[in-house]
Amino acid sequence: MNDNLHRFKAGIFQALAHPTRIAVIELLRDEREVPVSRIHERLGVEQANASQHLAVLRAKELVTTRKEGNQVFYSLRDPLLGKVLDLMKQYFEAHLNEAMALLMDMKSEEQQPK
Amino acid sequence: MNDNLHRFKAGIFQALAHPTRIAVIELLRDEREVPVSRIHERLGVEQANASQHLAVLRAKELVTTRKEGNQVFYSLRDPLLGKVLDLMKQYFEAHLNEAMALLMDMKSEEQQPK
DNA sequence: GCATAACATTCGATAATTAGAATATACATC
DNA sequence: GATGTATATTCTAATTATCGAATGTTATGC
Repeated sequence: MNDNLHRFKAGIFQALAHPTRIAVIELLRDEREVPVSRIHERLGVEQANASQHLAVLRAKELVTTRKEGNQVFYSLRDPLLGKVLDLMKQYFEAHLNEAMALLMDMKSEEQQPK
Repeated sequence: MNDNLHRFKAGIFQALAHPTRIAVIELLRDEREVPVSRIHERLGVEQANASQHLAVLRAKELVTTRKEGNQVFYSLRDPLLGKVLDLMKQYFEAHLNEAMALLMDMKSEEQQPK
């Protein structure tokens, strides 16, 4: 019945399961600590949307926040997450060919919705 | 516009974002190659449901299959995935206390659906 | 206090995931 | 070819995620 552990892990992966949130995590990995303004400027998403995604990351406690005056600075709670993404990059590179095929699929489905 | 890469990675995390699929991956990591029957017996899910989850893993090409007579054997396409889960285990252990709190939350929400 | 800036939350509408039931396919045995 | 076993797919209903628009909150400056 230790399915709880699996639910916990799945929950974390779910938090990572969105392009915008991946981009956020990578930004935090690269720049250490970033205010929300920079996040939504850099990623080109609306402020409210960025906030929503940040809320997801907070809910799973993948990030920490620090308030400084008017702004809120986000950072990764644990550099391990950066490592996980590094592994994913390795994975991507190891399977570049299939990855490309998958990406093409994604593209074409998007253009001709069936 | 290299958002495609983020979509690719997010897609993989999404494939991992379900307790049953985590359990499948861990089973494959531990037992190398496993027929579907063993998967749904071991995890205690219905056959059709196991098949659906395996379909998700196949779609993202996280697993390979080999047919032998009547049965289909599944295995991890790349041991890197096992490593990702190992990292997650580290992460889990490093944050055991918060993890417990999150699990408790999950439990209580489940019991009193508000 | 009033205005503004930086974030966060709530509210709808739409889309995607999920489980189970029913159905289909593929292979082996007789 | 009929039967049985292993796996996959399709359908439907329920849940969950996502986005943009609108609204709230908190802190700063005047």
